Amino acid sequence: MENVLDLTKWYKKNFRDLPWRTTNDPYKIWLSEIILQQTQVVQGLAYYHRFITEYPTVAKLAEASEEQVLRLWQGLGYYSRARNLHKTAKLITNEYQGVFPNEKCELLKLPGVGDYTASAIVSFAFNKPHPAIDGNVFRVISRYYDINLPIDEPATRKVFLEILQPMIEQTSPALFNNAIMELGATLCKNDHPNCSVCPLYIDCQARINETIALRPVKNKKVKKRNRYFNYLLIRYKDNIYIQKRFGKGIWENLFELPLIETEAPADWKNLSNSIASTVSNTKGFNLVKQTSLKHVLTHQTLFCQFFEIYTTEKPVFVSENCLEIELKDSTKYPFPILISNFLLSL
DNA sequence: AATACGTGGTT
DNA sequence: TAACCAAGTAT
Repeated sequence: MENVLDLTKWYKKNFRDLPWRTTNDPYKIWLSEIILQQTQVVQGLAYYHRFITEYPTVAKLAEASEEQVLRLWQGLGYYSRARNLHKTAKLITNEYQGVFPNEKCELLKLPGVGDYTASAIVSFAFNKPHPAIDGNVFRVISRYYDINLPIDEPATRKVFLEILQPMIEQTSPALFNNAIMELGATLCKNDHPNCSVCPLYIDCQARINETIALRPVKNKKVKKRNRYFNYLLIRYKDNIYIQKRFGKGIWENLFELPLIETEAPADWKNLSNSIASTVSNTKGFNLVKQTSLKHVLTHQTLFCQFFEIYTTEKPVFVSENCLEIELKDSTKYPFPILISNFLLSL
């Protein structure tokens, strides 16, 4: 690229003052990069502040329980990031003497750290020349050179790396990675790019060819499936009952209400058998309210019903994994945002 | 290689 | 409004 200097000059004048940009602390940079995976700055910023306040060092994060980490992560989504964050904090504290590796190949061994994040950390914390290729960079480069390769094919990354490597070696690696990502995030946006003030305007091939809106190219389309979740909110005195999700799939290790999943929409009557096999004493159950909510995830649409049940007899659960808590204590546990919002609405 | 994994915002 | 997008990683 002939315009690397224009790009970095533009960045120095126009960068957003973000907290992880004014530090060389690998812990803070790693934390910010995990939070920002598939997440915009506006959404992640508050979480970053909360995590740094609660866990100022990697050792403090390692001391926490996974449940506490998930609770602080609640609402941010992609919860494997929080589970891996905690795993890596323990790993760094216990196996790496509390010191983050300063080589990309070592960082790649950490849970939750992939090619992008490893490159981001070594460049921002140690100023090493590894291009951090995220969605922004794919977009900027695919437009600047008018590349029609699908960016969601893993093989394409290599082509972009070969373009970016000589560029990052012309300048300061941290500055370069910050600049090109910032350009993608603030000017070279997917919709309504602000080309008129872009430092790369003159030589941008997609602008010249009028293919801006066609770049970058993506091939894959996500397929969604429908699921039907029937949640039991059983209220006994001031208490409710929750359980932890386990195994693979959505919301692993988060809490939820006792769940009956069905193949199709269900109502109170045709759930009675399933409820009876969940709780052994349902005689005094009094259905007071029923709430329906649709919750859309990337790969599935959840049609959720909440059955609010009052009982004067302590419910006896068939399986042992139900936890009895006071409703007012529900804020202490990590829930999917759907459940959290529902409980807060009571 | 293909698919799953959250949530909030926009068109 | 269904589809797409946003600082990706793991399997």
